[in-house]
Amino acid sequence: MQGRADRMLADLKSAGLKLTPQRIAIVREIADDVTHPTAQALFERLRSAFPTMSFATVYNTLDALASCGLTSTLKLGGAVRFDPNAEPHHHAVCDGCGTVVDIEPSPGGAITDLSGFRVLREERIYRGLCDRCIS
Amino acid sequence: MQGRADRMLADLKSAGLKLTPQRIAIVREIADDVTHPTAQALFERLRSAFPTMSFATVYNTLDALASCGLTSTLKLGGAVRFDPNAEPHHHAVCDGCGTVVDIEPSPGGAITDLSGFRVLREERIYRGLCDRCIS
DNA sequence: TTCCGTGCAAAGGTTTTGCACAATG
DNA sequence: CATTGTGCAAAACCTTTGCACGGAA
Repeated sequence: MQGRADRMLADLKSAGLKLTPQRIAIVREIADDVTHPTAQALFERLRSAFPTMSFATVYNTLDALASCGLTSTLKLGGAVRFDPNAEPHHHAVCDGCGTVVDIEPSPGGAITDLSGFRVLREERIYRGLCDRCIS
Repeated sequence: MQGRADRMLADLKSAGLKLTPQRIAIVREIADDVTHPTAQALFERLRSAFPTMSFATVYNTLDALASCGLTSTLKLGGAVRFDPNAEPHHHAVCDGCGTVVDIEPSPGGAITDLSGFRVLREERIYRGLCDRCIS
């Protein structure tokens, strides 16, 4: 899909953010990437095209995209990952290779096996505000 | 409850692990602690009683307890936390103050409000093995 | 004595920050 | 032109590891 990257770029622009070559490259890189690359991985991928790019730019772009609601930020295992899917959904992490795949929210409830992935543990994190911080 | 710490110590002993003063102190400290302290916080709390204690000991003890199934290890936001509850359960994290509280697994399904905690997002992480790593 | 745990320190990896320069709108 | 983003570097943060010393079984 070419449309996804273009739509994200249009959204970026309409949010008042500048379209720099680096951001365009990052958006194109992640728009259709389902592997949730880490900042590290993205940096290495982009270094060939932009030898001058720095880590700071990757993190800045990550924050910029997330603040527009275009992507979400995933913290798994002490590494920040891009998630081009801003819709609420869940993730499956492989204990063996660390691969992260998307899981569509199922209304049914417990998921025990999905497309070859064998679920061993389920971990839910509810994020919100505690009673003291609501005020 | 005094019994919890004692039971954990007995379990530790029967698992073939030594009961050192540091471990006893750590177990007593976390046995009834529902705040899921980080390694950092634990270290600071114990430093007054054990001025010579090091981070390595905190992490070693964490691993030792977890390998006996007495506690579980929680990685949230890039920090390792003790969780004295080894039973499967979930967690709620406050966006405001970072407090982590336990959530009992409810068979009903979606939780939107619980004892004053206002849930804004739910994040599920399924851990297991992908199809390529099963073999 | 033999093993296990501790303490210290250093390394490792990842994320964050400050500032000058450059590019965009 | 004014604002925003980039690049570089350093720092900060947390976790992990190696090794020698000390204590327990």
